[in-house]
Amino acid sequence: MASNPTTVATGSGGPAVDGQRPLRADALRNRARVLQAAEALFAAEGVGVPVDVIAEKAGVGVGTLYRHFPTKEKLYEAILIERIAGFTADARRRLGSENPGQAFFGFLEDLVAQSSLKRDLINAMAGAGVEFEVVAAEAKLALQAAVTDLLVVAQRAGSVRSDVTGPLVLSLIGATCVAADRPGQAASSNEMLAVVCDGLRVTGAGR
Amino acid sequence: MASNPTTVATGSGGPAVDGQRPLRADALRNRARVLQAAEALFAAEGVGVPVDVIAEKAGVGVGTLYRHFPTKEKLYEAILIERIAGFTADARRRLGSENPGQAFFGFLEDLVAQSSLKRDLINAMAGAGVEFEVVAAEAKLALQAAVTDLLVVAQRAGSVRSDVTGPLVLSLIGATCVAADRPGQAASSNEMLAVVCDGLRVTGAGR
Amino acid sequence: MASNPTTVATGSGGPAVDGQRPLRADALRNRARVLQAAEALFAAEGVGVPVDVIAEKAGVGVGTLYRHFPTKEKLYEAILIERIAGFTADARRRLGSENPGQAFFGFLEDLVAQSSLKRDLINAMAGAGVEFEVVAAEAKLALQAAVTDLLVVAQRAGSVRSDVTGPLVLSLIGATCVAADRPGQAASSNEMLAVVCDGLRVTGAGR
Amino acid sequence: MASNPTTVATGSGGPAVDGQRPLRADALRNRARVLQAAEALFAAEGVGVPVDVIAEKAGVGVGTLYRHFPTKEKLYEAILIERIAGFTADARRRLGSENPGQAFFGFLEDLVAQSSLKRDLINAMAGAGVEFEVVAAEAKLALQAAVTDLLVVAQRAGSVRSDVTGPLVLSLIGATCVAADRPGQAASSNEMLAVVCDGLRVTGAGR
DNA sequence: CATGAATGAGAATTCATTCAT
DNA sequence: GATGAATGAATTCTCATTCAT
Repeated sequence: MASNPTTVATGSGGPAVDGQRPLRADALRNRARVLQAAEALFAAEGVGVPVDVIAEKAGVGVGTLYRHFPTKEKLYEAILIERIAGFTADARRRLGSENPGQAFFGFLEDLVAQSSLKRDLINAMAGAGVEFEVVAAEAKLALQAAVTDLLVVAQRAGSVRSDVTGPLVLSLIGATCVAADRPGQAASSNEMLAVVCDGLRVTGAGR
Repeated sequence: MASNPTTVATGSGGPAVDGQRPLRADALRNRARVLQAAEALFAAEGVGVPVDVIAEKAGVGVGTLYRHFPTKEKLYEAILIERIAGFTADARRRLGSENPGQAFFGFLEDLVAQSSLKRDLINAMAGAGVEFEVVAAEAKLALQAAVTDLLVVAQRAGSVRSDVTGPLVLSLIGATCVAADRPGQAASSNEMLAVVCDGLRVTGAGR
Repeated sequence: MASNPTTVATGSGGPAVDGQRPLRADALRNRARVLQAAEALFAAEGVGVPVDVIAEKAGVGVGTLYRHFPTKEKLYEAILIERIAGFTADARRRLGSENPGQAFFGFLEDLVAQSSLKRDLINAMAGAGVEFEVVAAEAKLALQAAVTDLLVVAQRAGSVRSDVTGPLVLSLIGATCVAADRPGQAASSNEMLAVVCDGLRVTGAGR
Repeated sequence: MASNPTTVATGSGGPAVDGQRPLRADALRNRARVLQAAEALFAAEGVGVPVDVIAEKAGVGVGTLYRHFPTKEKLYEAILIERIAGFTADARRRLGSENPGQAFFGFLEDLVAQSSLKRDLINAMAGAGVEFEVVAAEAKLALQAAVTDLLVVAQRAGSVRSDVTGPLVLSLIGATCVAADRPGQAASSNEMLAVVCDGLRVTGAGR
């Protein structure tokens, strides 16, 4: 269940998922709307947005929101998982590329580019404590696996030095994303990414 | 650094600073206590801590706290400014070093090491919007200047490549700090920093 | 008593009762199920149980529940009426007994014994205000009549003093039931009942 | 602490109680107001009254109410304890009476009479679960002790039969009070009490 | 000046009831 | 008729900020 990233990434609206009986058409639509509204609002105003506001933007009552996500935190989770799954799918897609180095670094660029749009979500993850991590763990592991695959290929091709690991790469990218979203940031995420990528490349110097 | 009340108070309320009349001795002590308590609590529990709790830990009434910091946000600011000033001083101290490269990278290590202890404060800054930045700007500019000085020297010595700027360096370090504080992070701040530093070094490859 | 659905449904919705058209067989069955589930849950968890929970335990949708009982309060009522009717039948059954005193006091024991199992329902009645009483009045009057009959016979036989009335007896028993259900109650309902029964017997003293 | 019933019964407003530093004058007044408003509203409308309403009736903000009673349940408790303490004091006052039987039964009458005015509070106790009982336990034990004292004297004087205990008496009175408050009750609390009291008197018959 | 009591606008969550499927 | 999704008013509780003592 939910272990197939592709399915999960179908994201906001695929019918017949998850072992539960498929949701009714309207329920499905509402769920998607809530997810969409929440994502937008979290991105725009941070995770502080009241649930009422999310519900209103989604055009549903709070009750409906709570029917789908019994807790505000569950809502974070859902969005988070969906996004992670999206990235995982992206990584898998790039796996067959002819130029592994380009595939790898291109993936990182994607990650950073997309994340800049979603201010604060990752911070929300950070703040939400342990339970949270547990639930998102599955999705995260899938992403790690995919990134590691991509990384290993690039390393074999000599485009990335051999002493870095998938998790380290993800941490670095996460850092770049989070930092780039901070207001008043002097450097763009691209500038930062460039340095990080250089650090990841094979180098003769400095080691 | 923050353990010397006098130093702490220097921020924006020390005696005979700032055009305001100098504070009475006890007022000064209270201000320092609040700052210290707030720093500790923000670090330990995040910026969500209620002001009452801070006041209690500081051993003063809320009223007193509010006399010194008319807003919770102003309190963040004060702490922030204080810390930035500390880093600035650190940078200046290293400026005369005989080994500029080591001075520069050592400074970055300090930055990361200390920041890891202060969970959530930087995120708070990030979340607090524009007003916030304005007030802290002065302190930030001072830090940028100091870092830039340190950087330039290192660049002249050939230890850092010439196309990076002080602000970019700060952004990268900020990224590393923020990311490292996220729970469940796979990589340590040191691992991340290592990659970033490699990216900052002079390299023949990849460019 | 409440274990036979047919009996349960007799309350105010059985086939061809009440001037309404007789319910379809499945409707009848659903009504009975709801009643049964509600009785069990009210007894176990108090009247606070959400209707959804009742519906679920009954194996029907909330909508169905509401078709039969247009209000949660109506559901209380129905259960109440059903139980009162059960007691009434019990009283009537005992009316022909050879030992009127024993019949009377035995009936009271039954009342108390059964009520102890139904925590909170009687309290709910109490709290639900006037409307409520109006509807249940019919059932109550029937019970009063039956009890009065039983009482009169016992009084004629000299087993109960002559200055008490049916309603007073019912109030006393009600008191015992309600009180016995209160948690942390020091005395058992039986102990209380014993005193009350002594008070009801013919006595030379104290009057 | 709080073990002296008289002090406790000073009830809503005595200064310098409880080992805590005495409350400020306004705080004390507000606490008393809240208690008074809550008692009135619980009596009039049951324990369902929203806290906002209580606060409004008391003429304070909700925040103030919560400062004094950190939970709605704590508010029940406070009222409850106060009332129990009042009864305890009543019992103690009667202890020196020349006519023990009259003292005992008179006390019971008082209990019933006063309780009729306070609808629902005792039910609230019942519903509030275990924690609740724990806190009120001290007050309850004091009452039990006082009632037992009164009872024993009356038993020695031959006015009450010897096989009843203080807790049983309290349960019986509790039953009468609760029952009498139920709307649509046919019998008055006095009628019920009369029977109960007869049951408590020394009797030759029926045993 | 210091204190901490008072304030009240939210915030998250629940649940009786309605209504589209 | 049955279902369960949708609704949103109501509820309890929190916490930044003000103000009487």
